[in-house]
Amino acid sequence: MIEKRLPDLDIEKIASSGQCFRLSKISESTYRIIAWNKMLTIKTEENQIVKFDCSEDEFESLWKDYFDLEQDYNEFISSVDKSDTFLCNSAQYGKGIRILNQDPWEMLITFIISQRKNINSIKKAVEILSTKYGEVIDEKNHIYAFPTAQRLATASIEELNGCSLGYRSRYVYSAAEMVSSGVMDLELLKQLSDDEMRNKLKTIHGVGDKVADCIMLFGFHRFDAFPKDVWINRIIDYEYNGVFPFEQYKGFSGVIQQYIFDYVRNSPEYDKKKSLNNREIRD
DNA sequence: GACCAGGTGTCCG
DNA sequence: CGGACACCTGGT
Repeated sequence: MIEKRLPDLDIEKIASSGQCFRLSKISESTYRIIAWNKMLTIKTEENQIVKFDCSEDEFESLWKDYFDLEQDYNEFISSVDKSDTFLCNSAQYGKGIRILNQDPWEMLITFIISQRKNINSIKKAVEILSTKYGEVIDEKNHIYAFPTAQRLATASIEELNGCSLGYRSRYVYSAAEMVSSGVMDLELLKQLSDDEMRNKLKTIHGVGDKVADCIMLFGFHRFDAFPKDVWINRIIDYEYNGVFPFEQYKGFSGVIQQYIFDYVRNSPEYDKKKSLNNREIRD
């Protein structure tokens, strides 16, 4: 058991920030994450004490990096333009969110699945895929790793249709095919610039701008990727008159995106309907 | 039963 | 290029 005082790690916020679909609450202030073929139970106690149920070795070699604990996120928060009230509120509210270092392959499939689905449906589909095709991690608790590309590529479209993927099953199948055959070498993508990486990812069926940016930000830790979903677009319209000052946040605009997303979706103090109504009026 | 949900591919001007 | 439309499926 590893115990640390981490004021800038808020597991609950990360769970609701939509970057990760295998992080779930299992009891009061206790979460379980399945990632990189491992399962970890995390309990947050008083005074920002976080307990990780793993060995020192595993913490140092895996989870420290997974939770991006070496990165100072306060620096990002304090870099926000003081005259931008909306963004200041978002960043303050987002304290504790970090960009996880997740498996690029898992992000590829997960965000292909995410299109036109809500978070619960995405989680459900990911669990079905893992249970059906993933390696056993913990037999007793029925915990399965995310399936490999090789394994998914051996599933038929018909089989995948039974995983509540809907029309996305053919996208998932062909992505698995591309990765397992080596046509798409995710390891090699790491050498590319952001634009090159985005273009390459978009050659995969079912990957457009938004999904590509999610894969880049959450799978490749490219902090300048700024996924624009419907929520973010409404905010850019409503709060910024259609122009967001990306240049001002070069090097960490993806982190800013997460703050905004979480604030707009989950903060009780921000009235979601404001931006929705505005959109209806304009249309 | 209609409508929508964290988009994308395709077709058409 | 930019706009319209279909697409699986599960939830109000």
